[in-house]
Amino acid sequence: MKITIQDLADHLGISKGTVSRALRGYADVSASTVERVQQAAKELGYQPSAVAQGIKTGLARSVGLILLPKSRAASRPFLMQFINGISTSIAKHGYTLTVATAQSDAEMLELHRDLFVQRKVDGFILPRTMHNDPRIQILDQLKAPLVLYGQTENLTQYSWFDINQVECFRRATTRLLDFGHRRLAFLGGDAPLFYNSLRRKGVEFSIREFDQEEVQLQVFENITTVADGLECALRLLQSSQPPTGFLCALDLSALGVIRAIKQLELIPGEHVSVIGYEGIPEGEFSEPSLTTFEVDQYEAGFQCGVKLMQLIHEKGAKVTGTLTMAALLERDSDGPVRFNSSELATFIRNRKRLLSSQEKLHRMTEKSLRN
Amino acid sequence: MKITIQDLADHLGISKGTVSRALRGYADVSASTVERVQQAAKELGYQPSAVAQGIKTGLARSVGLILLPKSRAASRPFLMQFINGISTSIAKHGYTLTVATAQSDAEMLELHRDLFVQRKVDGFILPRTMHNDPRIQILDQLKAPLVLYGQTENLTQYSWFDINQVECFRRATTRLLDFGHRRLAFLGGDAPLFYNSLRRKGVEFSIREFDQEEVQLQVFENITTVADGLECALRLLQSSQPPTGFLCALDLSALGVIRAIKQLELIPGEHVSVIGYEGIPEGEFSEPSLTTFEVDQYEAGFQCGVKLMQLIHEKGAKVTGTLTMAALLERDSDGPVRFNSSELATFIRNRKRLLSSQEKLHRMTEKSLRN
DNA sequence: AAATTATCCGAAACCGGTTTTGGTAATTCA
DNA sequence: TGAATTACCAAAACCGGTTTCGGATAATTT
Repeated sequence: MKITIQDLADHLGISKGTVSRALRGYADVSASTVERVQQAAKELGYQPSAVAQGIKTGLARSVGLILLPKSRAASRPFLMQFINGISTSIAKHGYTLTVATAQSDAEMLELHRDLFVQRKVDGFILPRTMHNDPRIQILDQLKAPLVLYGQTENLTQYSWFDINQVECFRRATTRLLDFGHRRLAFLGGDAPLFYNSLRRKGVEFSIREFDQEEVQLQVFENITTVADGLECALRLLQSSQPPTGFLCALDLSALGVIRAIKQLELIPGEHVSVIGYEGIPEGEFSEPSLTTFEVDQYEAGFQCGVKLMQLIHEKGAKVTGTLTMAALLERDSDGPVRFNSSELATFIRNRKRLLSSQEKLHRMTEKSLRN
Repeated sequence: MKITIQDLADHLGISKGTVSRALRGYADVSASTVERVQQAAKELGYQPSAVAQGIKTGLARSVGLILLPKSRAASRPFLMQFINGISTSIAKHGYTLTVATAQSDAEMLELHRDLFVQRKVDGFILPRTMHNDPRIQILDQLKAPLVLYGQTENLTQYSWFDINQVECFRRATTRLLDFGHRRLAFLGGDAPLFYNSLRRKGVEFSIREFDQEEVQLQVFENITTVADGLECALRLLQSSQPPTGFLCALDLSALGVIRAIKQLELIPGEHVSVIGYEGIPEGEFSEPSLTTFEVDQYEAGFQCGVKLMQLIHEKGAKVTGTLTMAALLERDSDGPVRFNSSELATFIRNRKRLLSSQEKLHRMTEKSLRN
C-alpha cells in the first residue's frame, strides 16, 4: 500500500540513492532525471517516511508542548490559538507539534525528558514559566533546544517571547490613578508562575512613580477563577476600607469582581472600577464590557515556533528574547472615581440597609407594569 | 551525548541484538542478562529512539488530531480537556498526540493525507464530524485507522464515540413542554456538522411524541456565538409571536439569549426559558445560571484514544461505537411558563412603552438612597 | 557415554531512508 | 589525438534500532 523509495527506484529503473539525491536537490543528478523522479513521485504519491528520514538526520521534525491541566475544570480558552500559532510557524519547516499532558509536576518533568531522549521531539516550547523553572534545568542537562513563553531568571541564556506585562499593569494602574482612584486592590493569579510577579511589579512601579502617599494597595494571590474573584471582591467591598479600583491579573477574576459589584447593587465602572488582562471573549459581552489587555495568543505561539526553528536549524544561532505590547481595550468597566473609599463604604452600608425597601419599590413597579 | 543501543552493548560487552531482545522481553535471553541490561540501561539513561524503532515496526507511535481554527476568535474552551483525555489514554501504549492546524478545508484534508503517508502518525481522531465527512473518504483510501468523535453516515464501518445528543435534546424539549411552553425556538449551531441535525432531531422527536397540535417550533442555524444568540433572540422576542422557550445547540448562544432576555427587562427562567448544551464554566456563573447538559470532554477524548489504540494494535479488531449520556444540570434559566406567546408579546410591548417611566422611577430611587 | 534437546547469544539481515564512494562515459582541454 | 575533467549514477555504507538465523555450550535424555 505505502510506497517506498525502493518501489519508486524500481519503477524508474534507477538506484534508490539517486532517487533520494534527486529529491533532496543534490547537484550531481541530471536535470532530466530530477524531472523524471519528481514526476513519478507525484504520480505514485510517494512521500518519504519521516521516521526513516529521522534516523539518519537525527531529527524527529516535531516540537513538544506539554500541558498541565491541573483541575478538570481548568479551561484554557486560548489554547487553540496558541497551538495554531505554533503549528503554523513550524509547518513551514515540515515540523509538527507533539502535545502531551501531565497530571503532576513530577510527571511533567519526566515527560520532557522522555520525549527528548526517545527522540520524539527536537525541542520544546515551555508555556507558563515558573520561578526557577525545573523544566529548564532538566532540558539544559539534555542540551535540548527550548523557547520560553514567558520570562524567568537568567533570561539571557534562553530564547523567549513574552508580553510586556510590567508595562501593561503599570499603564492600567496609572489609568486608575489618573481616574482619581486612591485605594486599589491587585488580584494576582497563580503565585508560582513568573507572570504573577511581573504583573504585580507593574502595579507597584506605577504607584511608586505616582508618589502620592495616600495611595493604598492591597495585594492578593491565587485568584484565578470567576468564583475566586467574586468571593475576594465581595469580602473586600464589604470591609471598612474597600478599594475603589481593582487590577486583576486575569480576566476571569475580573469578571468575578464585576459580578460582586453588581451583587452589591453597585455599578461597575461607576462606583467601582475593574481592569483585567488577557482579552477573553466573554469580556466583550459582559455587562459592563471589561476593560482589559488583549493578548494575541496566535502571535505568541507563532513567535515561539519561529524562535525554536532557529535554534534547531541554524547552527550557532544565538538565543533571542522578544517583548511585545498587548493592546489596551478601553471599555466600560472602569472610569473616573465617584466615591473615595470611605464614602464607598458608607454607600455600601446604606445600600444594604435600604435594600429591602428598594425591593419593595421594585415589586411595586413590576406590578404596575403588568397591569 | 545521547546514548544508543550500541553504546549500551559495548558497555556491557554484548551484542546490540541481545540488548534489544533483552529489553523487548524475548525468551531466549537469560534472566541474568536481562537484569544486567535493564540495570545498565537505567544507569546510563538509555531509552531507545522512537524514530529508529519506528522504521522497523512501521509505527510512529503517535496519533493525529487536526484542528480547524476557522476564525481567530474561535475559542474552544474544552480543547484542553479533550486533549488531556486522548493523551492520557494513549500514553499507556507509549503513544503521543500530534496536533496540527489547518486554515482551510482543503488544507485539512491534505494534512491528514500527508501526516499518514509520511508516517508521522499511525491513525487519527476526527472531531466535529460532518455530513459525508471528506476526511473519512481520504483516510479510507489510505486504510488509515480512525476514530470519530461524533456520528455520521455509515456508522457501522467506523469506531466512534458520541454523546446521545438526540436524547439530550428530546429530554430538554420535553422538559420545556412539561413546563407548559408551547412556542419554542431551536437555535442550531454549525449547519455542516453532523451534531446539528442530531440535536434538531431530538427536539422534533419530543414534539412529535407530545402530539399536541398547538406546539410550534421555529428553527435557526449557524447560531454559534454569544453575539449570534443575542441578535437572534432579540429579533424573535420582539416579533408578534415570540417563543417562550429557547433550545440552544450551544451554551454560548444560550448565554446570548439570556442576555437578550435581560436586555428586554425580562427575567430569564421566569418570563422566558432557555436551555443550553455543553456545560461551559460561564454557564454556572451567569445570572441566572444556565440549565444545560454537561459534556465530559475528558472522557470523550479518553474513549476516542482507547478505541484508536484497539484499532492500531489488536489485529482484526472490530470497530465499535459508543453512545453515552450527558448530565442535565437543572439550573435557573428555565421554569414553568408564565405567559403564553401572545401574552408575552403584549408584555414586551408594554414594557418597552413604560421603560422610560421606570427609568425615571429608578433614578428617583437612586437619589433617595444616596441621601 | 553418546545423542538429543534447551539455553543463550553473536552475527547478519532488514527497515527506509541519506550520504559517501567510486567508476564509467561524455566533454573539454592541451 | 590523448589526457584531464566533468557529469552522472550505481553501489555501498550508514543511521539505530528489531528480528531472524545459526552456532556454541550446557543440560537432558536414552
